[in-house]
Amino acid sequence: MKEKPYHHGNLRKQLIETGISLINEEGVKSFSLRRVAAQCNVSHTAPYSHFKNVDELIAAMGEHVTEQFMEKLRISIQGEEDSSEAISLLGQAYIDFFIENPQYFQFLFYHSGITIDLDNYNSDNYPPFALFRTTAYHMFRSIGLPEASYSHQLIALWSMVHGIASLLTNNGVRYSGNWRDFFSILTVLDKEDDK
Amino acid sequence: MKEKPYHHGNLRKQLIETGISLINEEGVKSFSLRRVAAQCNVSHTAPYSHFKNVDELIAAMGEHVTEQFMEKLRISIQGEEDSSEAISLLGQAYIDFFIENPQYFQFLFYHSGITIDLDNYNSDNYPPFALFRTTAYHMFRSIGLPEASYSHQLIALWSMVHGIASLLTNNGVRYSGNWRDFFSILTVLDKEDDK
DNA sequence: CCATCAATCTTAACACCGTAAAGATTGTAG
DNA sequence: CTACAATCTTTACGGTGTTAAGATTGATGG
Repeated sequence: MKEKPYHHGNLRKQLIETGISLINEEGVKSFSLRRVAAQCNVSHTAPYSHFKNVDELIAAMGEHVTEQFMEKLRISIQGEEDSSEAISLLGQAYIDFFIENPQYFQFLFYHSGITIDLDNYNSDNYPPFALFRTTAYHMFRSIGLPEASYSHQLIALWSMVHGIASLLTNNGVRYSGNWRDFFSILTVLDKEDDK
Repeated sequence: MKEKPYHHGNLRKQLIETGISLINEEGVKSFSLRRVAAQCNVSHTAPYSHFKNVDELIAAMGEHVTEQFMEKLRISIQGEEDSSEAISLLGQAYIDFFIENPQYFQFLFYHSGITIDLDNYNSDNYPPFALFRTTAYHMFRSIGLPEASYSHQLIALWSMVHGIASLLTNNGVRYSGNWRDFFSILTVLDKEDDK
């Protein structure tokens, strides 16, 4: 399939992928550089030709998972015209991603070193949040929300979605209902015609 | 102060306390059984007389921190008559606790093994959530909210508070405003007279 | 009062971990 | 074909959790 540039396979890519599948199957705690190397049939120091240390491998794995995350988020709102519906779909997709892969939440938000400056909304350092903001602001504009309250509404929305995902995947919270229902509890999404 | 039952001090208690302070000062990642033992001036296997393994020590530490957490939460609403004000104060205290001790969020919700069944609200297995629910339900009743929507409102509220705490302490989110402001974005807390 | 016992702590050993240094292998460029 | 650089292996070191065995000591009962 892919080119095998040197005497062994494309190790860098294989390390990232088996590292991710190891976390999926065995959990974050039982991840180790040496186990990943062993599963790739290389010596335990071979990874050091591709990554400075284990944190760099984890960072690369994090980027890979974030890309999958972004893919899911993008697809969820693809072609959706109603901007209010879009933000609900996006929130549901956000939560669903971590329900499908319970290990990812802890992995992503524990090891990634993400820093988001909420005082400076033009900094798009974390892609999922950037997409979330774009989609939310589009809706805020469409319903004529005063621009001064954009940031508050955005943070409230994202915190709730993020909090639900956190509780679901890290603290054994179980709930049989539809998470989407909760978004309507926010004033911005509490449409008049639904009342 | 406390009894010193055997040839050395009250090691069990000292292990828990120095373990917690180690996490506070050096971070969750650099915590280890051997370092805690060393800081207590005992051999690295002495803790095994008090804990079956390192996870049991961590669990004991978690319980201790949860008690501190509950203490802060209780004090925050002590003597507050206005139930709507109480839930805001409680949310603020929840967030403030993790702002004051940034390492605690990851420590508490990563290692504690908390399980909360949101389909069965009478299970008070996690004290902070039990207090949150009691306070919230008291407010819901006072404003005449239909009982059917209690659970939705509660989860929305707690998820948002928990999500803010998560973003603040694990993902380098910074915000100079007052977190309390966000609670009013929920329909239940969006009082008519403020509009 | 002292022998016994159980709780507590220490020493030694093991497997696993991340990492560094040195050398072997091999694709590629001059 | 020779030199070089990228890649991988071997070896070694200190740190980690855990177990097993033995030492120390507070408490108990004859």
